[in-house]
Order: sequence, then C-alpha cells, then structure tokens
Amino acid sequence: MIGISKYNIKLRDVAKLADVSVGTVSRYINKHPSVSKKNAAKIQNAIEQLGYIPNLMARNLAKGVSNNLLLYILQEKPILESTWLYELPIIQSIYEYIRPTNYSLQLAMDYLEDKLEIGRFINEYVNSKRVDGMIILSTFEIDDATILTLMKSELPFILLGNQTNILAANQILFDNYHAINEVMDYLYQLGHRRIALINGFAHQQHMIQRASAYCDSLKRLGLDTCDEWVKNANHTVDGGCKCMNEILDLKKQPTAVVCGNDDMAIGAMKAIKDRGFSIPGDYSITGFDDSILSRIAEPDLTTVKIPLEALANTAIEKLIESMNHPDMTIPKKVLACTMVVRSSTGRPKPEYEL
Amino acid sequence: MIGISKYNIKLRDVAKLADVSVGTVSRYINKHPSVSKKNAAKIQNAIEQLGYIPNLMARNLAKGVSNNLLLYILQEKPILESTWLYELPIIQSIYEYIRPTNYSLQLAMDYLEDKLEIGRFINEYVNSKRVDGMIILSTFEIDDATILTLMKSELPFILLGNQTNILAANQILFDNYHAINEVMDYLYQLGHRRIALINGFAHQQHMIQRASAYCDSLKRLGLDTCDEWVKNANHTVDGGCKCMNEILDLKKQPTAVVCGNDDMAIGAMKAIKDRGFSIPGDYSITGFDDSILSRIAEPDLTTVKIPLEALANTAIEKLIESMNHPDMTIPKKVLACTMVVRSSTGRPKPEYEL
DNA sequence: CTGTTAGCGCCTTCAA
DNA sequence: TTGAAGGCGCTAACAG
Repeated sequence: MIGISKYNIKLRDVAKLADVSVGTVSRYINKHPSVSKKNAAKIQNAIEQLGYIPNLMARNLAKGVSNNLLLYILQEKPILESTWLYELPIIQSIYEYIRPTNYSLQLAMDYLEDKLEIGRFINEYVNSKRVDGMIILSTFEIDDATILTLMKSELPFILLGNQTNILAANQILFDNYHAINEVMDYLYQLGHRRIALINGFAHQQHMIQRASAYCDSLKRLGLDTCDEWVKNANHTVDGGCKCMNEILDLKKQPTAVVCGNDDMAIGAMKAIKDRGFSIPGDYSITGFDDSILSRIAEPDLTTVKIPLEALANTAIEKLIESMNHPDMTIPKKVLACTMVVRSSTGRPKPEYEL
Repeated sequence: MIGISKYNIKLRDVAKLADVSVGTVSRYINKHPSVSKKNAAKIQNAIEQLGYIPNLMARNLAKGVSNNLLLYILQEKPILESTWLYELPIIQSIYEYIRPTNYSLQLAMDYLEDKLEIGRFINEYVNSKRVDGMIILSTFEIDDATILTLMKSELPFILLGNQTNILAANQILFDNYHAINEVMDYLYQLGHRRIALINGFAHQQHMIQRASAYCDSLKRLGLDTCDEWVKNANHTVDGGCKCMNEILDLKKQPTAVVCGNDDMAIGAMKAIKDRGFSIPGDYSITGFDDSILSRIAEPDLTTVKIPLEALANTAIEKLIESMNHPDMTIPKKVLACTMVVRSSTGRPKPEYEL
C-alpha cells in the first residue's frame, strides 16, 4: 500500500464514466436481470475502457462469502513419496474442477502428530470466514474433537479418503476392503494357498482395512493363518525389503505376498530376487496404488488402482453442492478400486499346489 | 449466509464486554504499543471469553492487503508423473515456509498451451487484489507479454525454475548446465569417449540447457559429435525406451547415454537389458532428478539431484522480503545441482577405451 | 428499471 | 492513551 503508483479503478469510476449509479453497475456486474440494455451497453463500455476488475475483498465482505475453498492435507512426517503420488492427482483434479468456477483454491498442510495444531487451525478457519468450504485429505484417523468442531460450525466440509465413526455422512471413500478381497480371490484362483501380507502402518486407515480384508479372506477361503506371515513396514521400498527378508528366513514359506503399497512390493521383489528366487515363479507379489513404480518394476507389478480423480471430483462436486444448499447433507460414498493384473503374479510351483 | 444459526463475534462485541472502544480493541489486536496494560488485560479477557477471531476479509479490505500468496503452476498436458515428483516437494516447502506466517497459500494451475488463459488469469489476479504476491512455477518459457503485465503491476512475483530474457531479476533457478557438464566430465574420466543423449522436450527450458551443456562438453572434451546419438523423447519411460532402441540399431554404438530425466533413463536401461546387454558393463546410463525411480532401478541410477527445497525456500523468502520492501528488486539466483553417483555408470569395455 | 444509502467488520486518523 | 468517526469497495434493500 506504500506508493500509490497505479490508481485502482473502482466501481464508482465506472459509474461516473457510464453516467449511471453505482447500484446499477453493481447489478450489471452481478448479472441482475433488471438492467436496461442501453445502460448495460454503456457500463460494459466503461468497464472495458477503464479495464475495471472488481476488488474481491470488498465484494466478499459485502456478500459475506470468501470465494475460497480449502484443501487441508494431513500427512505423516516426514512425508513419503508414495503419499505425494497419492496426493497430487487429487490436488490437480480438485483444481481442475474449481477452475471454471469463481472459487479459489487454498492449500494447507499439517502433520498428523500435531493434534493441537490441527484443532487450532480448524477453529481458526471456521471462525475467520476465510473459506466457504473445506476438503480434508488424510489417511489417518482424525480426532473426534476436530470433527465435532467442524460439525458445530456451519462450514461445509468433506473428508476425502478418510473415515470417521462419529459421523454418518460427509465422507468420500474408496473401497480398500473389496480391493484386497479381489486380490486374494485372484491369488486363490491361481492356486495359491499360502499367502503372506506386508502391510503398512498399523494405525493408518487404508492399511487397517486392507489387513482386515486379508484376514477375512483367509477365513473365507479356508486358508491357513500364520502370524509370521503378517508384517508391517513403513511404506517404503526398504521397509518392504526388510520384511520380505524376514519372511524368507522362515521355515514355512508362502507362495504369494500381498503388499500394502507398490513401494513395499518393489522392496519385497528386491529381497526375493537378491536371494536368487524368481517372480512370479517362486513368489507371486501384489502391490497397491498402481503408481509409476508398479509399471517400471521387473516384472511389472500386479496392483490395485485407486480412483483418485473420481474421488476428488466427487468430493469437490458434493462440497460445492452443499455450499449452495446449506441444509443438504452429503451422503457417505465409497468408490470401487480396480485390480490391475500384470506379470508379478502367476501360478505357484506344482509342489505347493493343493 | 442463510440461517444465522451461529452469531459471529465481532470487534464491537469484544469492545462492549471489555468496556472500551473498538479502536482500542483494534489497536490491541494489531499490537499497537499504545494500549494501557489495564485495558490490554480486559480486552484479552473479553477475547478469550467470547472466542473472538477477527474476520479476515474485513481486516484485509481495511488494510488493503489480501494476506494471500499465490503459487501458479504452468504445466504440460497431460501432466507427467515426473512433473508431479518435481512439483510436490516445492509446494510442500513453500507451505512449510508460509505456515508460521500470517499468509495463506493459494494454488492455481494452467496448461502451457492456453496462452490466452494464462494472460487473462494473470491480469485478473494482478487487478482483483486477491493476492499480495505470486510465485510462478513453470518449466517452459512464459510469454513476454505476460511477464510485462506482471512487471507493470505492483504485484511482487518470482519465476521459480523458469528463465526469461526480458527481465534481469525475479528468477530463482537451478543450474542444469553445470550439472550436465559435471556428468559429462565424470563419464569422460571413467573412460567414455562415445556419449549419446536422450533428452526431453526440445522446447522445455531445462532440457534446452541440458542439451547445450552436452554439446559444449563434447567440444570441450574433444569428443566426436554424432547426430544420431542425440534424441528427444517425451519424458516418459516408454519414450526413453524407444529412443534407446533407435540408438541400439545404429552401427556405431556409444558407450554411455546421458538422459534428460530418470524416467527416460529407466526406459533406456530397459531397452538395453531387453537386448541382453548389461549396465554398466556395456552401457553406462545417467538420469536427472534423483527421483524414487532412480533408487529402485536395477542397477540403481547415477543421476542429478535438483535442490527443490532450497529453490522453494529461496523463492518464498525473497518474495515475502520484496512484499515488505516494495522498492526492492529480487536478484536472479542460480542454485547448484548435485551429481549422485550410483551403479548405472562404470568404465567402458576395454575395446572402446582410447 | 434506477438512484440512494446503509451496511459488511475492521483499521486508522484526528482530536482530545 | 483513548474514543469517535470516516473510510476500505462493494452489495442489496428501499423508495421512487
């Protein structure tokens, strides 16, 4: 604000030039039907001549809106590359959707450990009127208190890929459970009867769902459970490698290993290859995410594709809808994943088959 | 704004409760020194009691600022995964820097092809006062007209990883040229005399710089130039694979291949392995980006690390600095990259050595 | 269909 | 150190 080098054109300048009142100009700009053609033309003329662009802050203050949407991302620290790969398509899809609207996209990130900070942040945003709606992207459970703050406020919000039990609505999710069921069925049909699991963080929502699908599938298919075949790694290649090595040290070997994400699957494959075994000859491996890693792996990886774009589009669409209809509730929605079969899975060796 | 279910506390409510004027409350909130201790305590009390949080839009309108920073990303369409991997660390670093400040981060993206849209967008942002500063992230050249609009406006801005010739300042860059020089020197020292290049888009700024470093290095080191050894791919694994296959079909073979990014390097490695050759035994390969791909490749890939965090930090730091000192110019800055030596490079076979 | 005017909630100058 | 009051630029009732 120091140095008023460039005078900013205001509504009243346009009104003066067009020789009408500010009210008429305002109505014209807001597409109010009651502006005569004659005046509309004069105003449009003046606007173009002056290069007038409305001051958003003034407009928003008067209207009581902010025209801002917030994407609030909660993530682990340090942030994993697999998380990036998950987030960016979502960010992009959301922006793509917003672009033709009048909304701006605001981005904020916090670390899951900082529960206090998250609560403070939400509270601040709920009260300072700086956004009209909020999408929360998190793969870990969010504090009930935070959700409650949100619910009590009138701010429309959506949990994206994040589940909460204290709320029946406002969640757009994808179906980890059925995805892993499908993977297990597929392995079973190939002839596998000994299936291990290298999963991710034990407290991460998606991983919890995947683990429970794995366990339920074993029962459903009448397969042996073996505690030593269930591992938790840290979502990285190295972590997957380490876990697979532990499994390879066991006396009783599985014939297939289901992994919680592609990174860990790559690590598992590495461990297997390092010991001179082959994939899928000796071990079948599956991942999750259908990331670029799964495509460049050798052999390329059977995995599960998450409908990230559809998730993002659904979320933002519903959010805007509920902003326009404040009384509307956003029903919970669960989108399906798709299994992508590639070369890392095959029939087990004959001696292992039933 | 429909349904005033929850009354929003305002400055005047605090003033009433604290039994002072709104002016005094405002001064207290803005940390103006001239507020008596007694009143300060009363006000603080009232604020806490009411849970008052200032309305940002009103404050900003009064102050003539927006408290918003814009990160404007221009990218190719469709967006490549290698671009994602490049952008997200930057986004994160920028947000990390902004978090403790009062600024909010706004995000916008456009496709490079839409030149008109980009110009319109910039113009809109420059005039609607919705942001106080802007970082433009693009790997492709930006229209002079767009830059000029920005220069003429009083809006502080920075080009991040993007060079323009019509401006001597406002650019935070990284040194592609020296990085490739270093790679070439390294290969030369290993004994390589026949070095090919699989580069990316011929019109992308970084790739242009890498190509020119490659050519200059050949001269500098007194090596043969061979047109057939210089290829342009589309930044993907498949593209790199295709180009490498073309090279492998040639009569005269290089002993090393420098690639414009890790993806293409992985593709090249794939082509080589598919023909039964070994890496680095028969061919040495280098990439660029130090992405996760380079670490999971087999063998893992010699590559170049771009200081993304430092770039982002420098950019946002300088931007905020120049927002506080409107007369300040942000000098151009070029950060160094680091070569990361791994196992995809080695001495060439004896028969090829000089 | 249009002009007038009172806000939107806060900041900041001016006098006291 | 404080209170009063006039903006910031735009919107939306209201009266005409």
